[in-house]
Amino acid sequence: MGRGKIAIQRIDNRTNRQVTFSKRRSGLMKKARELAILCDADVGLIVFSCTGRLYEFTSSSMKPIIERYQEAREDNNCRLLNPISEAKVRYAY
Amino acid sequence: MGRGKIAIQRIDNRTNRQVTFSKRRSGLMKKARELAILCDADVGLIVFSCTGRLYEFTSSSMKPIIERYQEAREDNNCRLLNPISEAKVRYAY
DNA sequence: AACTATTTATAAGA
DNA sequence: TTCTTATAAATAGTT
Repeated sequence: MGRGKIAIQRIDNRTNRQVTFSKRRSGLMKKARELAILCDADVGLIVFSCTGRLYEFTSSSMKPIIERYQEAREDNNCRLLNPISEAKVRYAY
Repeated sequence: MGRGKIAIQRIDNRTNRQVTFSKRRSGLMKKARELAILCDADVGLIVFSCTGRLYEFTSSSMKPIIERYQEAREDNNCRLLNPISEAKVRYAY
């Protein structure tokens, strides 16, 4: 988006990369928040910049989301051993 | 975005909420991927729909991102006890 | 850090 | 419900 179309590949110029990171990171956080509110979803977003800085968004709190994720993944890993099961599994609260 | 502007609040109609979730989730995943590639960032995104379905995106692998997150948070929690420190702390790789 | 020309995302509609 | 399209929103390049 913007004055020109860009290819999705690493931005070599450090300054441009930093500026784009700042703009797109805030855009991504906003979208994550909107998805959570509009659709009553539980969202956890973790971003480490290439300089190692941490940014995060959560609709609730990161710790329980991570725990829920790990539980879901464990269940799913078991199911993945069974070729009949679907890749996307529904997890009850 | 779209034919009309909408307020950012929970969509009551179940069908509309599901449709919006599907559209915006894929949009969010795309943006997360683009940020990771363009800016060489490490991104982890976890989404649970309101029906409990899990969706995720990671630029690398979720487990190391979560571990890195937890380490960073631990460090930051310590620093937060010190009022001089900034909210955003830089973490080396 | 602001500004816009454009591209992209998406809310409604078909 | 998959596809379309008018419009809102994001953002790339600029200042």
